[in-house]
Amino acid sequence: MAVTPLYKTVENHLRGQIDSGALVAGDLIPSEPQLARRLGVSQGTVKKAIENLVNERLLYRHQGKGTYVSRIDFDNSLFRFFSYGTGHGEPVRIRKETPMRRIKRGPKRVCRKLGVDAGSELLYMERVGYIDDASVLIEQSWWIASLVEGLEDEDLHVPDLLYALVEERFGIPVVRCEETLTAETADAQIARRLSIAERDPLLVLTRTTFTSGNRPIEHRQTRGRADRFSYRTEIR
Amino acid sequence: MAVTPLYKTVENHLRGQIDSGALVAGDLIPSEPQLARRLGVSQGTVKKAIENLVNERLLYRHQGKGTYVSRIDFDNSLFRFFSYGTGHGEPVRIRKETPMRRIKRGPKRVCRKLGVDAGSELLYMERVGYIDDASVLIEQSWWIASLVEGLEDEDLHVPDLLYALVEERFGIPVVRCEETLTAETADAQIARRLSIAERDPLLVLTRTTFTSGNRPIEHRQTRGRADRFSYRTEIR
DNA sequence: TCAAGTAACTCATCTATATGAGTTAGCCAT
DNA sequence: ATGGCTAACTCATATAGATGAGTTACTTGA
Repeated sequence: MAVTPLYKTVENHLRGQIDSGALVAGDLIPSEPQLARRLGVSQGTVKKAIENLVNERLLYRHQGKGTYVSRIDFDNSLFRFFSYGTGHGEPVRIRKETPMRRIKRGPKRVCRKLGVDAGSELLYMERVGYIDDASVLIEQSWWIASLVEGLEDEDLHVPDLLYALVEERFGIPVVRCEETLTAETADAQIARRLSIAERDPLLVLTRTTFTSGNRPIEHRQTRGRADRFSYRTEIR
Repeated sequence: MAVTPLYKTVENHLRGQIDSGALVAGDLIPSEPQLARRLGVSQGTVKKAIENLVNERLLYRHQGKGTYVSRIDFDNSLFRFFSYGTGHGEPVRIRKETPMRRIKRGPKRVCRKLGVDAGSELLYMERVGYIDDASVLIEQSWWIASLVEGLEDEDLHVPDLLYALVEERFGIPVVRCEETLTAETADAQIARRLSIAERDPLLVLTRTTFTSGNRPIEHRQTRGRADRFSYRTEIR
């Protein structure tokens, strides 16, 4: 009759702490004996709960140090798509530049995804990805401007790993992403900027990024030359 | 000094049994107490090893019955790509027909992937996928003919779940797949068959299927209308 | 000051034991 | 024959305790 195992209760307790923001990515959680005493269960039960959360990648453990809350794992992102050249399968370094940043009214679709009123002011950012000086992808990214005030400053260098900057500078941790992948063909403008023919195939990755409390902070679309990218996986 | 934990040894023992074919998908493995006695470790250690393999999806357990070797999990396939309509995200039923089957010399690229001599005779199969009577994908599939003798018979009905048939009828279990996803544009023939314009975008899934002992059995390419498909995921 | 040593903490591994819950097969009374 | 009970098996949950290995911080001695 729906008896909840003790370790599930412990799991939910920890999950709650993380969702509520009481524990944030990178935090050290209390030790097994501490949690066991505090929650009135045996250490083995706590261990089991933590093991399950580690298997879910929500936590990771480090022998001798403790157990930490995971940062989001972008290795699982469909963006991995954009790390592999077609032919071989080895990871390729993509250098990114940011030719444009400014405050702008967001399109209706983007505002809806970000949960703000249509026509709100957003920070718009455009980035271009290069492999060996050839432009291979274009990224259009919209941020909730009030959360990243100053990110539009030309003085502020935008690094390749943007989310690390946002966390460090604005104290906004990236907790979760939703991603959708599909294909389309290049319009004249994109074709010119990627040095391909109009109507050549593109891969399109759409991502909405969330911080704690399930609040969206960014919506982006990345378009890449299909001939330079493929997504590879193994199932078993 | 690189001490291998006992449970790793147990894990490797079970993995070995599966890779070698001593244990096949669907098999019931020995019970925890049996394994513990046979390998001279405690039941807890066996449990730990099995738990790890269950977390890897290599095994699954059923309380009261026992522990079984998993069948391959096509829910993780990129082919899930071809189960979702663009707009919503709900799974869509795709009906498949098989308008063509025959023995044919394989193209060089396909023979290489299947590990047979260039120009070998293969079973070629073409399937069409429909959503609501509209053709949305075309699948071209090459099989090692000697392994599936009789599959080319017109009398033999090809079900939607082809791999189940191959396992039951020919005793060849599908153990593993390698998949690659990319995009291209439709040529005249594909465009006509999918009722789209030439140069419209397509998603292309390439798959090589393996049976036990790492032997390839099939190589296929599936092309789908990009406007009907997208791949959605969440990372955290 | 600084280096070495040690104490105290972390998680990792392994064993042992108890109870409970789900499944199956067989027995037995009707 | 059939229905229900029971025994014997499975894994699931929970506790307790011992040993070991990795990390950190503090103490101690030159």
